[in-house]
Amino acid sequence: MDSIRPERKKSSADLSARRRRGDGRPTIADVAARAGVAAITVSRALSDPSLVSDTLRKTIEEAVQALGYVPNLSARTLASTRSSVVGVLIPSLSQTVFTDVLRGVYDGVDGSPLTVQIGNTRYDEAEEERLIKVFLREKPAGMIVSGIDQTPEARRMLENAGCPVIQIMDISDDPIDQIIGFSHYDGGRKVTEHLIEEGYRRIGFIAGWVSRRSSGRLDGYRAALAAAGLPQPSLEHSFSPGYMPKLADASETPAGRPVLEFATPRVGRELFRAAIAADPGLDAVFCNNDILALGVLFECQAQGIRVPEDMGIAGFNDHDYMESAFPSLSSGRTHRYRNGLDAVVAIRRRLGGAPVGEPVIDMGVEVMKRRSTDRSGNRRD
Amino acid sequence: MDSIRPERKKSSADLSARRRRGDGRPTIADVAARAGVAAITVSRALSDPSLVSDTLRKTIEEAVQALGYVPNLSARTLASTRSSVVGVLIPSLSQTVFTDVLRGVYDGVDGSPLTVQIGNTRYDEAEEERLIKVFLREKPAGMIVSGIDQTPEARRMLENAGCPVIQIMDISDDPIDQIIGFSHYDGGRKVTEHLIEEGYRRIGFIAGWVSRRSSGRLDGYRAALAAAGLPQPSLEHSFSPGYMPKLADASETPAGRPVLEFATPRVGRELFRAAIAADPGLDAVFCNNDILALGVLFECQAQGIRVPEDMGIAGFNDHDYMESAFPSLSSGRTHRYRNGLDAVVAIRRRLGGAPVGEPVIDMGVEVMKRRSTDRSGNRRD
DNA sequence: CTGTTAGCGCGTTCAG
DNA sequence: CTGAACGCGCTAACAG
Repeated sequence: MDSIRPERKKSSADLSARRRRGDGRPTIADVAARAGVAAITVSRALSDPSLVSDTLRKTIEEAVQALGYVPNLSARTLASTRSSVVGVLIPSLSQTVFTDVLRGVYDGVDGSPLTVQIGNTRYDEAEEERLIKVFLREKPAGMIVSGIDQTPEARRMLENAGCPVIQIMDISDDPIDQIIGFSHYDGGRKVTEHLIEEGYRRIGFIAGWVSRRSSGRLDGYRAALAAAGLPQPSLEHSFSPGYMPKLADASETPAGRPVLEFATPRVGRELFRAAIAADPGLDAVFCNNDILALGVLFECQAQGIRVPEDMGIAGFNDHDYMESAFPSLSSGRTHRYRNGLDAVVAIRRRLGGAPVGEPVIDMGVEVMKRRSTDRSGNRRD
Repeated sequence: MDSIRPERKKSSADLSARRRRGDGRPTIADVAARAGVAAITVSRALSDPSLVSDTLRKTIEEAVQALGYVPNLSARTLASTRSSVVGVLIPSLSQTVFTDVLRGVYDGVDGSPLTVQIGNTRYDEAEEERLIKVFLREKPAGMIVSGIDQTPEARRMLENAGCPVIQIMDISDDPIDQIIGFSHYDGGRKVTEHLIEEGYRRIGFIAGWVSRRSSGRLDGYRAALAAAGLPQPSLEHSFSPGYMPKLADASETPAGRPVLEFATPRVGRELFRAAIAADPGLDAVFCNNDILALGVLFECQAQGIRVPEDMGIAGFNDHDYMESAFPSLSSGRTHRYRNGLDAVVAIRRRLGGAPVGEPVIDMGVEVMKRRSTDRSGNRRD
């Protein structure tokens, strides 16, 4: 017997009456009808063209073209076990350090079907754990997480995520899955060694807030001083967790969630004042990040302290303003954009079927030696 | 009689045999079964609790709690006509101007079911149009777009999007739907007027690249000069579109897509050198953005030009480093974080059923008068 | 206020 | 290499 259901495809009257929900967009069924094949064949032609004969593929491609068909991601995700989302967890949106990473991530997914989803952990491991849970529900195509300080539970979830998990912006012997980043310890050590080589002896350390991540830098600084026989704990200056810096515009604080901004030039100026008050013999400072270094430079200018003669200044990350300052500011250069880009590239490779590759990739930190630390008088930029 | 179906809850053997696909996560059906109601009732209790009686709601909430049920977003989006995505289109991820906006956006969706999706238009209106098309396919809950220079086609699509569309970071009499932002023209005019009031007469304009957006600032600058009888077209300095500034790290360029960075201190220094070479009588510069102003300050320091006596410097946006510079730098303060936050708040209000409200909200630009333009000697910070 | 029914658009399973 | 049938989890539409 003929189908009990009335024929649907031919009559345009039917066509208009036929849809009850959904918008007018063409579906895979429309493409299939036009190409004279089954929907599944269209699906295959789209996801893995090698599964379909050349002739059919051609016809299907033409039908897709003609109809302007675009797959519905929700339907695809619902029906399959994987989505096309790459989840990216970063601790802050206000630091350009991480927005540089994001630029790399976005450039990395460009031209692929992948979609980026960002989670802001606000330097809170519990919030990170919560976000991981939320992201993993969507069965992401891949995850990118910042640093190595995940909670044990977060780590466990990521290990069982069933997708590539790339840790970035730090380094470890024991990655969850794969880690691409650099050693904060090495960075802090190298910058401090540079200061020592230039002849500085009472080298202070300034940080707005020593997170676990930056504590690697602090440890590297301590190690370099210790190796040179110059340990000096009293030279370490950072705000206690209780300190609440003012915002440029207090109204910019969302209700109930203060924006803690520990990395501003103002904080740099204040910490530097505290540092020289505590030790007038201070002759250099290693700043935990560039923006603090900029503040220190301004404070030196305000107080008539000569840089680099009376005071050496070095930062960390090497943002573009460092080389343009007067005098130009030394810094430990990190490869943030590249880090984000490479993380996505690794994910794409693995989604493409490639094996995991090197589980640990250290991109290194390069000391940019500029005028602000040129006590030996070798440079002139 | 007892149910024909065997009891499901007690036997774990049944449990494992029962599912064919999908992961182990509880579904709305599980919640419904446990609460002894129909699935749709659970759906309603979750989406609009007022549709369900207090007693049932209680039971359902308990079942949700007990099972750890979390709705599947893909299924929800597929079945309904709206997703929970707020699409945000910004022209750049490398300028903190827009990452400040993003911070506000993310804080704004906090605690709501909304999800943020970011599109980077790279200052390309065609790319913006393409992204709008892509975003609208997902039937977003709302759209946030930067500026007012959408293509006619993009505008048409947004008008028919069927969701709140908020334009930000600019102002217009004729918003697509609703606009929350500020006038670049007013900002440019006000800052220039301030320079004139301070006694500067040969006021240059410096911009890395005059986009349509910043041309408002340029126009405001021109208007202020014209009103004071000081028009001076030769003082306008900006790079031509053909200019390609160097990157701090050339390797940071993704293949095939050069990163054009027109807003760096280095560019500011170069443009300022060109400006004083072209007109040695220059006594002040209005910089199209803060980071250029910082570069100008450094160049002045390098050349021994006194600020503010010999040269006034003003920027635009008022990033936090402006007040901490030495001398502190004047700027037109814009409310970027707030702008992102308010845009989301407007969307949430409307999703909650509120009417459109003011279609045009001007957040204003405030001139921060600091030492770098204090020729009259009134200030001392 | 609550339930029934019927899909949303796609991919998996299993059969050719 | 191709197809038919079914179901992913949820909600719109329409009853009661």
